[in-house]
Amino acid sequence: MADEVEYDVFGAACPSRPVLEDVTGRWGSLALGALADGPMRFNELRRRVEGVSQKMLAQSLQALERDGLVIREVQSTFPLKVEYSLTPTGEVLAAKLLDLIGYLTSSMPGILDAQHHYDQSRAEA
Amino acid sequence: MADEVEYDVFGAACPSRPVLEDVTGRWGSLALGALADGPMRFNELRRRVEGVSQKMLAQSLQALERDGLVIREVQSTFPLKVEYSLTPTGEVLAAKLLDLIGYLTSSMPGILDAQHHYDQSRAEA
DNA sequence: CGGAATCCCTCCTGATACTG
DNA sequence: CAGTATCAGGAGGGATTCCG
Repeated sequence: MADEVEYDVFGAACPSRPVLEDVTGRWGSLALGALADGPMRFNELRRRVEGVSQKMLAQSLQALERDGLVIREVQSTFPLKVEYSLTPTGEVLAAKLLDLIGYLTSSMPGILDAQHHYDQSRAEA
Repeated sequence: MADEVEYDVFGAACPSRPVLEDVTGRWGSLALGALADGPMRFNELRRRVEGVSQKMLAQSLQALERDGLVIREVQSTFPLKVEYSLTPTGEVLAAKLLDLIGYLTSSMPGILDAQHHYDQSRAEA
């Protein structure tokens, strides 16, 4: 009960910053969101998160695993089988992320309209 | 009522992807979160979001403005005064973002611990 | 004050190929 | 299948300078 609001993401050197980037980053956010549907294998994730390369997916998953948000379980059979799943903390973050994403996609019509107007008025200049 | 779940962020070419990056990106997310406290001027934001350069802040704000999430109001006095504020959609997204960030910072103790263990076991290899 | 423009460099990113 | 290694490119991002 000593540590109240100890971590401020607005602070330059706050350790929460890199974690936030792992969670909200380009591929990290999508990987986290995809895993909310349940455990998944590597190539399964790769197919779900369209456009991601093996390299970036592996890299993002490692970051999330290091942050204690994702669990990686290896079965040393042949062919190799690796399953990724969410930790309790990871599940909560994924849910909040999907909530945000859901609202964003539902707002897309208005957003596309705004973009159109913005580009329009800039084209005149 | 025709368009149900039309925008899927997991799709490679979905127009929601770049918007998600604007919102959750390194500086965009912090700018959005900062503006949830109320309208702010440029250098005010610059101080709040520690570590951001003028260039990146201006760039992030422009992206958010283009997406219709942030409003930019100029007063052509001297010295120049520019105020940034959130649109209704921007406010909702900012709230969801702060919710996520709040949970993340509150989870930092456990996360730092996980990172420590991860690094530890990798050092042995 | 609030940017835009320029320079410059890092590191992110994506093919390709190879390993367990 | 699930990665790692390597390499080349292109964007991301900082410092500085200049304009309204």
